[in-house]
Parts: sequence; C-alpha cells; structure tokens
Amino acid sequence: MLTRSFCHFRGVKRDGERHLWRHGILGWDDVERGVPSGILSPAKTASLREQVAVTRQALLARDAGHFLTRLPVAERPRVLGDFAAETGYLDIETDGLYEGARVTTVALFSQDGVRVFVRGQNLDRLPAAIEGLRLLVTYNGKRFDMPILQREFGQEFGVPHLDLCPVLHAWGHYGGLKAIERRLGIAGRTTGGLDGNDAVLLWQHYVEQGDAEALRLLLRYNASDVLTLEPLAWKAWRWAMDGYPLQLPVPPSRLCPNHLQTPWGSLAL
DNA sequence: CCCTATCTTTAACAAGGCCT
DNA sequence: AGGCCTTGTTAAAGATAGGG
Repeated sequence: MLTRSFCHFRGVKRDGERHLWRHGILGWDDVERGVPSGILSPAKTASLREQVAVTRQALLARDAGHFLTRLPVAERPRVLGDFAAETGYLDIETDGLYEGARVTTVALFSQDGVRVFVRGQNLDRLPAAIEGLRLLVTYNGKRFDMPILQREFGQEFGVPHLDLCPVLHAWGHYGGLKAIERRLGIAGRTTGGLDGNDAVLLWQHYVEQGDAEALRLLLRYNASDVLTLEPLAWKAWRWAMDGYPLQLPVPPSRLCPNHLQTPWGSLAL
C-alpha cells in the first residue's frame, strides 16, 4: 500500500493525496509515467517525481523508518501492509513503575510465533530477536518499553518503531490499551481481569515463593497483550487507507497462535 | 497581473497522557 | 508516582489556485 501513498511527501498531506487519487494518480507508477498538467503546479509535479525516486529506494532497502518519520501520525500504520512478514509486536512487563524499574518479562509476537523472554533465563537473547525484525510495534513503547529496554541492554535498537498510542490518539481513541480493546470490540484476550499491577505482583510471587504457576500466568498475560496489539494495528491500517478508490488487499489472516515459546518449552495459552 | 483564500512548513512553547 | 515524547497551540512565511 505504500506505493499508493503520497502523504509522506513534502508538500502533500492527506487532502493533497486524495486530490491525486481523485484525478487518477493512484500510485507512484502514475507519477513516474507523468502527471497530466492541470492537476498540480509544475513545481509540485517535479518535486513529486524526485521524491518518488527517493522513496522507491527506501522501499527497496526495506527501510520502514523512512516512511514512519515522514507519514502523518495517523497514517503511520500504512507500513504494516508492506512489512507484515518482518514485523514484531512487543510488550514488556516490569517490577513496577518507579524510576529505574527493571524488565521482568518480554513477549515478542512475529511470524515465528510468540516468544517470551524471562529475566534470569533468556532475556539476553532478546536483542538478537529484535534486530532480526524490520518493524517493531508497541503501545506507548516510545515512552515506556523502549527506554527501559535500552537502559537494560545499554544499546539503542536500530529497528524502526511504530507506537500505536499516538496513532490511536490521532484517530480519536484515548485511554489505555485495554479500554480501547473493549471499545473497538477486539477479542482474544485470555487473561481478562489482570492488569499491569498484577504483573508486578505475579513476578514478586514467582521470585519470592518460587511459584512457577505465577510465572506462567504472568507470561500468558504478557502474551495476550502482544496478541491483541496485532488486530488493533490492522484496524488502524484500515482507517489509514480508507478513501483509497480501488479495492484494498485484505490484511493477512491472523496467525492466532495457541501457545507461546518459553525458555523451557511450549506453553498453552 | 493582482488580490485573496487556502494550505503547508517551520518554529517555539505549553501541556497532557499512559506504561507497570 | 515519574518520565518524556507526544500533540496542541500560535505565529509567520511561502506556495498555490482561482477570480477579477
């Protein structure tokens, strides 16, 4: 769908893009073939042609960051269509909200399924798993997950990052992840009733009592957060492409894993 | 041409919100 | 209960399209 987008170009916003679509300029191809006079000013036509060449290179190089930094916030989910196979949905749990809080578990949902990482067991393998992706999707991760992970590992991750929180704000959806899930009718949460604070308590219980069942519940909670992120992202993708005059390709069918991969083996959800 | 309305970009600054 | 990126303002300037 990115090859049909124009609103990441300088001098074009959502309205300008609709203007192009209405006049039959439906994708980058049409710009390269030449925009008929009378649709845009000559200066803008030339500028568009230059920018198409640059943006083609970015897509060829599989650089999602090029698009994320240029698209208006609300339109950022468009990258999902072109990077679905290389996307990872990420969510971390910590031992609290205080300054200096530590990561306890991390869930990563990608084409490879749901992998979980546990402090003291396999957390050190998370950076390699992240670096293998070309797009990372979180909720509020710009302000929470990523800074904490970067402190934990003492490194910045080079993978472009789509934070759904400001995107949903731009579409008028305020509130926490769980409230928005409810409002949008996104199902699939297997650990209803638990929240972030329970995640803190479950970890404490696991560490202090050696309660393996508490850890398993924490991991299921962690995984259910990351699994609902995917349909949420695709909903935003649909909003972002709404108004495109041709039929949209359907999003890939949900992977819907029924188990998650832990350091010690498979765990049913 | 000229005037105007509209849109985009840029800047600086203020304020809010969501994670566990 | 903290952090801080985000969006929201405001303002100005530049580009554009349309009308006269």
